Amino acid sequence: MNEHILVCVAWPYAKSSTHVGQIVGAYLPADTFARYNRLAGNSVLMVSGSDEHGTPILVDAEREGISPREFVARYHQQICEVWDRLGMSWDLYTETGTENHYRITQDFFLRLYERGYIYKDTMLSPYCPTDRRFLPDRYIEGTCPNCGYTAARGDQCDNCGHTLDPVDLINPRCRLCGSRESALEIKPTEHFFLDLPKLQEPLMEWLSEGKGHWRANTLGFAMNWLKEGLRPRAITRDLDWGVPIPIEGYEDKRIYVWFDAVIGYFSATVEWAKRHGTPEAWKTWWIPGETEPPVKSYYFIGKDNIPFHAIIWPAMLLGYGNRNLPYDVPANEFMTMSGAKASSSRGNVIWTKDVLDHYSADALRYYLSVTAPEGRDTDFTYEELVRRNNDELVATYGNAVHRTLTFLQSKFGGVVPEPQALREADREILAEVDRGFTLVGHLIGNVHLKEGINAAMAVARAANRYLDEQAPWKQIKVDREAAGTTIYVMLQVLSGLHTLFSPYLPFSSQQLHEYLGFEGEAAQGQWHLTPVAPGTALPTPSPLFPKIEEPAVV
RNA sequence: CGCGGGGUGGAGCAGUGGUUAGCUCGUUGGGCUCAUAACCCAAAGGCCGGAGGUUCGAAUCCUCCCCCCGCUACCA
Repeated sequence: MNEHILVCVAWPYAKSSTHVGQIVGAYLPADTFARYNRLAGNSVLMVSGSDEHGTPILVDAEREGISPREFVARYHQQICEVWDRLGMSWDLYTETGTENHYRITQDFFLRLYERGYIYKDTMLSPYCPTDRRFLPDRYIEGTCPNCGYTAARGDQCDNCGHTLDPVDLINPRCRLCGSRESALEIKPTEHFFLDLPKLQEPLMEWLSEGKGHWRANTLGFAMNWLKEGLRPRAITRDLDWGVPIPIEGYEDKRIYVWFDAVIGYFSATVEWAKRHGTPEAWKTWWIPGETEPPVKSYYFIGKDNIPFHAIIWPAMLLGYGNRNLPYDVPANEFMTMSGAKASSSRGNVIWTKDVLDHYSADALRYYLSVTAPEGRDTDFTYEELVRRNNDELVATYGNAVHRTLTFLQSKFGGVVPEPQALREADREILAEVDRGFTLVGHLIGNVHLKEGINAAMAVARAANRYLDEQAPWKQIKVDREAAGTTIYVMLQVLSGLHTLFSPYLPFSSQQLHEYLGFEGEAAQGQWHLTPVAPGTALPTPSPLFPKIEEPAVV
């Protein structure tokens, strides 16, 4: 099969480093999916980048007394460091601050404007004369008319959960400078709106056909929005940080950060094409009919992002015309942190880099893969991470590898034995590995990643069972050749396992690749067992996964 | 309030009308001793959030209720 698979991953906001909730929700599943598809012989392009615009970044940068550009550069770098350590196999990880992205966003805006999907309107918006800035709802603070909480935000009260409008607040004030009610003004301001009602019909048509492979949460949510009826959405803001509006007379306004961020999927593809010296290559990925079968584009996101990827971005693409729409939007639920929602303001965020300071990338990748919130919320705890690592990764897969390789070293001098005619049990375990490739491939291909890694682990379990039944440590006392055949077969099984696990655990797969005497990159193989040749001298191995003795306090 | 998702043995999860509700871990007993006290076998352990209903048959479909998460369009 040679399919074109476009892997789009949510753009992290460049206001902090990434936390494990983001990793498990979007980045790790995307990377696993991309790695598998490359091995399966598909053409894969995986892109994302840092989302660098918007009011919160501007405000935080000002608070620190640095330019927003300096501010986002710092976090962009931190995010990129995590990608390296985690083993993200991006084809391109860029940022929304590039000239390329500005140009393409403006083109997108203009085309939608010219085609009548963007229109101008005047709205009333709160304005703080001290900061000389229009204020987003959540930058206004006051007393909640419902429960009396004194630090309710303009959009919602954190205490009672009521949805609010800034005009509802008692004693409203600017959160930035603390200006009081008397100082705040409500001023008219002109903005551009995406005319979503105009796109309601084509969206409904698109979502109504061939979406059987979508997850219940994503499709249900999107259909619900449509059934309620779409409303126009303002896509510009009174700001001086972001992509300028490509129309004269709006120099003091910018394009709304989320309008430009989703366009990043497209602009990143264009940037990738340019960088590869094939500036027209983006067309393959975005223009319908360029490939056969058609390109499948997947959007890996958390459930909070469903409206943007299942409604707004498709609407923008429909309005633009002649662009591929999402094939699937595999949205994950949330991973809570020791039972509590991940929230930087509440201080219970677990930063990815902190975990990676204490545990290997594959230990984290394994744990997140087997506990991913694919169908419901799940919970992250260090105790579980340690337990999964020790009781499953080390004890099952790692041990199958280590007991085989050390036996080979001690009894066969590290040289792969020449096998005798294969016995029934040998053929059966090798057939089990073959079935594993079919099954795991099928599961990953359908974005059932948690089931996929469990299926791979089942093969490792079968390998341990096979080894126990053959008991080469007994065989060798009576029939050295029989023991040699068992070890030969186990080495073939391990070769299969290192490929089966490679989408999930790239680092240890590479390590095992080398232990099995292979050269080059493990991930450049194919999605099948690569035989280990008899007579090959294998290097002395170390345990593939270290056992974690103490639950580290991070 | 409305809407979407979810509530399954001690823990984490799978299972959307049909044989004795599965899987991993943990627990208990046994085996093995190549292996990071790892591996293999067996057993115990669940009235599938609650109540009612449809059906020959319900974890699965319907109604009501309770609880958790998310969304509710100006957080991104």
